[in-house]
Amino acid sequence: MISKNIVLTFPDGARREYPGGVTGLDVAKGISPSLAKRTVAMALDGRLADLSDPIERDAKIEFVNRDDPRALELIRHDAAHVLAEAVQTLWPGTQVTIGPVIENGFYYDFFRNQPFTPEDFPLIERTMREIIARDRPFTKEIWPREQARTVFADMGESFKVELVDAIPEDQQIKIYKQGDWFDLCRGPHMTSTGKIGNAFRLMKVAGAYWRGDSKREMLSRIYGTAFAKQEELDAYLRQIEEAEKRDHRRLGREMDLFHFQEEAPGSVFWHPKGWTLFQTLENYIRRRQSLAGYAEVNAPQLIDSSLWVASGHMATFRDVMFLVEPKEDDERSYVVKPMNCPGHVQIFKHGLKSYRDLPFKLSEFGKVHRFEPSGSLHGLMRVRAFTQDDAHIFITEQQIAEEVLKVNDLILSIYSDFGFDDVRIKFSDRPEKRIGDDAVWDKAEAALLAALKASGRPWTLNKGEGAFYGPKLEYVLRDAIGRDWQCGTVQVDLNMPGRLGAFYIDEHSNKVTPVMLHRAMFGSLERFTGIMIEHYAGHLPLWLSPVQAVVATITSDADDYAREAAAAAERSGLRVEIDLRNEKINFKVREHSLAKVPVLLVVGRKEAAERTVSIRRLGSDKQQTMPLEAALSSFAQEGVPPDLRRRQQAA
RNA sequence: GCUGCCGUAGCUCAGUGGUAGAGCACCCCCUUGGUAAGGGGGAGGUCGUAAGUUCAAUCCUUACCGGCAGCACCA
Repeated sequence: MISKNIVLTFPDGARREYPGGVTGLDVAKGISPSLAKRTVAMALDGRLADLSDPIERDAKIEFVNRDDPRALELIRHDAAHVLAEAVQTLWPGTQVTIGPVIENGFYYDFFRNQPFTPEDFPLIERTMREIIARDRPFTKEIWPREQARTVFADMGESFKVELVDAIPEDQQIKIYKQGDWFDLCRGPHMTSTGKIGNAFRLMKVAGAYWRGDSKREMLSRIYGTAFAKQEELDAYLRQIEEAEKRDHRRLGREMDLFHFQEEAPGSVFWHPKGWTLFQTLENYIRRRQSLAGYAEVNAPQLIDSSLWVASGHMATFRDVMFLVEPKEDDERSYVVKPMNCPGHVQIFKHGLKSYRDLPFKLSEFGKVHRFEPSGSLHGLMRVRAFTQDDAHIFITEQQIAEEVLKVNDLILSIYSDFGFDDVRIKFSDRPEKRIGDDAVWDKAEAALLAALKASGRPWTLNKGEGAFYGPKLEYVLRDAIGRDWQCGTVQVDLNMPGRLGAFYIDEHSNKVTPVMLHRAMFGSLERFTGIMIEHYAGHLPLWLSPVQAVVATITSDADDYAREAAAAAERSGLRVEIDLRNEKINFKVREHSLAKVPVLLVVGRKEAAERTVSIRRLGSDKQQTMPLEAALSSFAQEGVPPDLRRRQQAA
């Protein structure tokens, strides 16, 4: 084959001509043997490729060494292959499937009768280190489709055969070898197994469905992670430990906020302090939406199932609804509400509504129950009974875009009060399971999209993820350690009001079905409380802290003064506790620090005589002595919720 | 729901085929101590539930309930 010459552009801007089909390795060697030695892969026009790939066209070329951030995914992917080889060496007959790189590492899914346990890890890791030490080169072969099918079928690798069949006709079947072991893989890989290094670790085992399909086989997945350097691996492991310390389930116990028990799986027992936090958040939302023109209501917890049949819930979401066992002498069956919308529609319907009444905004801190799958429950984040800061806005079709925009602004303003400015918006369109004509969906989606575009915010499409009654926007927050949480939502509903017989009278005296917007801002108060706990690692801002200050005595001589100080703090509007116990101040400081109390007001003989307090803030070991009244007014001011502070400043 | 692991005092955990232990927390006593654990004593558990194996089960088996991790699900 005659190849034309090609021109490669190097990172320093230099351009050189090479014969077509030259490999990256040849190019590197031509520059310097040491460059060739330390290069693990190349990037052509920014795309990673095997160093041994022939280059057939003009391109920008970069040589990637192990320490290059782009090499990290290669290290991890190579490690996944080595993991697979190790497992098949140790347990012949185990089938391999796929082993991709994920956010913090990699995994490999295996199929075998006996699942793995973490006790297997030392042996697997030792075998992996042996394979890495052999430092065999990764080599790529392109196989004809039939050969790949036959080879994998003969090896008993039925999952691989399925993968081969799933590769589109126009794509090559690539096989990567590392010594004798090989795997179907789209690559790229580094030059040899030795480049992986030793900064890797197997993390956990878990089940996972083949191809993510709960109807297919359950595979045994091994998770691992790998880094270029041992220090990076150590830092990652430390970071995991830190994340565990801010787990809201742990902090909930340590701060005495709430608990769960098995008689009520997925339902929260809120303790006084946790409920204080919850209500502080609820009251904040109550003020914000009251100012925005919402009227708060409350609808029944149990409603006859006929209403859920009419709304469409019974047909679509019966599985997750709690149905009440009927009494023998009562033929009616009731449903514990899984959503607030049908209740609000009833309130809208009560009394004739005029077009002049629109937009008609009803809000409710609605406690809903949903029978979530047992495996999905997770502390406050995923529960079976939760409180939505829910609202429904009844409007005309013409008002959709304007009202969606208002909701959008309100949501973003609220998040900003909690320091969340990095908010992502997802647009979810029609799902497969839905009610309503496609023409209606067209209209709803178009209106929502128009509002979204008018907001000027970046957004992404979540195809087919809409609610069964309409398309929606979802607001995703990123917390202090980079995790994403879906909270707020706005949903356009052109279906349910009509199904439930809601209408208003327009200016021509015609009955018209209103459009309904569903919206939530925190989403679930329970979840948002959990997010707050984890986001702040328990160090809540003063206005959210259930106990804002503790007055702690050093000796009992200061008891009377401490009582006085605590009473004064309460009069200033602070949530304060008093600790007169016969314990050393060291002990009290330790205990209240562990309970994450933000302000410790220490009083002894000196403070009692001078009418001062010795202040110790959470997270610092510094002390500051201030006159009592000055300290209290300063803390009272600091404890004002952000919306009320704005109101103060505006006044 | 699926796979795996787990369930012993309020919490964190140890332990054994012959009906249980530690630390912290709790109660009482001593101690009044100046910013992350002062000392002593006491009380507290039908070892998740139910069957089975066994002379004997907290320990072995099975089922159920609950939890954890992941997967699937999430109006």
